[in-house]
Amino acid sequence: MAATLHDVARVANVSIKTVSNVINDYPHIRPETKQRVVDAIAELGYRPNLSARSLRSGRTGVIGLALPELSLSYFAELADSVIKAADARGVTVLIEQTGGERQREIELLSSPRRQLTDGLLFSALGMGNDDAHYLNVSYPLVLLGERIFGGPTDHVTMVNVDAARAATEHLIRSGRKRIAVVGAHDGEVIGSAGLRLRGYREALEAAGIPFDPTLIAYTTLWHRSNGATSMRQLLATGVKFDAVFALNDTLALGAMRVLQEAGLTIPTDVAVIGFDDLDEARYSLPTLSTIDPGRNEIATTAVRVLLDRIAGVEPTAPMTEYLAEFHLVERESTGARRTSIETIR
Amino acid sequence: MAATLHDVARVANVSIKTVSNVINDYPHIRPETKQRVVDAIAELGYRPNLSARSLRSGRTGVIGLALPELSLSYFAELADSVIKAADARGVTVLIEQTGGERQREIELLSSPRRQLTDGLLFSALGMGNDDAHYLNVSYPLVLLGERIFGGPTDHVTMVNVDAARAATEHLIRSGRKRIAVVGAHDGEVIGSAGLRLRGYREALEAAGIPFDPTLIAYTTLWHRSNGATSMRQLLATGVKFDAVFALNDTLALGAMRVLQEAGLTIPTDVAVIGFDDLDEARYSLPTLSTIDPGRNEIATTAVRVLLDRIAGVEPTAPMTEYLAEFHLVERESTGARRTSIETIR
DNA sequence: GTGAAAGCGCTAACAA
DNA sequence: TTGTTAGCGCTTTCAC
Repeated sequence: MAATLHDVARVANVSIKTVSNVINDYPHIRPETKQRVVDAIAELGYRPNLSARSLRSGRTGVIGLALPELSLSYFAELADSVIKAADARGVTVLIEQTGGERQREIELLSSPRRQLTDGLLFSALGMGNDDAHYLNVSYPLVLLGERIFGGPTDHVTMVNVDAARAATEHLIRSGRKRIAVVGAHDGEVIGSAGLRLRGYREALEAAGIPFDPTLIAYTTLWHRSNGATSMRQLLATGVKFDAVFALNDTLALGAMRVLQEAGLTIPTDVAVIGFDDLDEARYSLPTLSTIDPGRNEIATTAVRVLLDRIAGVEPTAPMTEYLAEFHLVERESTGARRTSIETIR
Repeated sequence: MAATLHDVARVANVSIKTVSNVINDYPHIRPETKQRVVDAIAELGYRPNLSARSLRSGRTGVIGLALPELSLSYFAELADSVIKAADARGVTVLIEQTGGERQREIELLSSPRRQLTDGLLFSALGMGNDDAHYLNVSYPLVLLGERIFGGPTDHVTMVNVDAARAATEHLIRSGRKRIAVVGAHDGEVIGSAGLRLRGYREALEAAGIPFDPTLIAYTTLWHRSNGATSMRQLLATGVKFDAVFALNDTLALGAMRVLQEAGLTIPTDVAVIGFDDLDEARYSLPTLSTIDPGRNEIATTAVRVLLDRIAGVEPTAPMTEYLAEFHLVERESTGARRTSIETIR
């Protein structure tokens, strides 16, 4: 049987309150008393019972991270960053997969599992702006992603439009005029696809290049296969283009594969840029130019904001939207000089 | 304030014991009583308090999954499979990252976080066979991976040697005789690298091909960059080879990139096979032949075995080693006819 | 078939 | 500075 507070108190010859004080770093304890308690804890190998603590305090020390799927690299890398940020603050992360399905996302918000966590980092994909009211929950919630804006919670996200504009401008600067888009979502305004497409159009407009709808390939999912299929469709239509803006890296990798299959050279015939700066983008052939959306900054900010809400620091602070800084990463697929992988790292 | 058992009991006009019985599906309850309780639960929106339940029952309904890093695709895909398998059985998964470091792995085994979980799926990477005694823990533990064999716990793993032999034989069958290896660990006997290298040697021997140590490239980690660097080193030595067995897919993708940079054609000049059957392997250029190690089977088996141990089904059952079946996946990198991605899926 | 009551290990209000 | 004590909400033993 594991040792309890009472056992420690008995061995140290103090009351359990004193032991509790020591454990919780209550400041006003006589050093010698504290030492006796510390010794007793060590002697008995005492570990606080977390269930009891949770029951009593209403806190679990765990935060939830809801995301579509870990097998999507972007979310695996996001989860990695979040876990590291949480670890650094002594907090545990419970990951939940929604499959990006609206219904499961909504259910998850009021799942019994919420009791296991003090708060939730919520990366929505299936829900849209009309579902924002579902975010009115009774626990601290920080929204991630680009599906809902102006909702009732804190929100940590990226500057999608600006970043997409920067990606497109980069292509234009290198002399490209016929820029295809892979991964657009038909009719979407808000959401990664809608916002990034808007950035693309803004860049075209600023450069005086007319928007050509035949250059836009639509998909639902953003898997490699969708990038490949879209590119195959674009090629089949016979439309001419000299560059591709893939709305994420995974799409870009699939699209590059088809371009090369078709005998086209990247970037000579077609330049390609992605979005996300996945680890893979550094090792593809050619290496993939992309937008680093500030994933690490997003993770640390989200964890910090959530923990502050949980701790009740400034409970009246208004709900805030935090925007991470992005960076354009120029690699071979848009004509950066070939560099050895060691140098790129 | 959330409703409690007492509230439900009051509304249903029964004792809390009866409510508890209903919730826990205790069989001998008069139907009308049960109905009253069910109605009261619905009316109040009652949710059992998980902390209280854990405190009382000693069970959390959560299992831990310890793995090196989610940003390594193999582990992200493993985590995905484990979460799905656990979800199907109504259990939550808590992921912990060890970075593959021996010390962190050992600490994790007795971390206070173990209290949050009823048992642990433990994918060791840093620990070795000499550390097996650390696995003698007081909670249900199922070992994954290839670092420790014959330890004191259940173990779910793959048939590394046989699978690696099959991969190598596949290369030999296609007429290759000078087969380089990427990702070997110097001096390792047990562990993915050691076992897979053994399978390689067995295949060579069976085919009467002498083992040539200059064909073996050693690395510590199995990231893409290591695959690239190793391949660069191999090319620099001037040693001749007509095939590469990369000990995992990530290494293979890095190695392929360098081969192509060097102007070599895959599979004409050099055939490449990997190990893991990552999603990426289907979309690389060329698509990557590999070994499907049965990841899904590993996940479902591991979850089942762990939950059985937690439930105390046959507590005296001997600790068992479970081996998942593997499959050779032939793709373009070893000369399978080029297939469109749609067909491959 | 149902009820009463003890107590899991802890925190925190209050007392001393 | 330290001690006493009342629960947190639940499961479970033992009566009835």
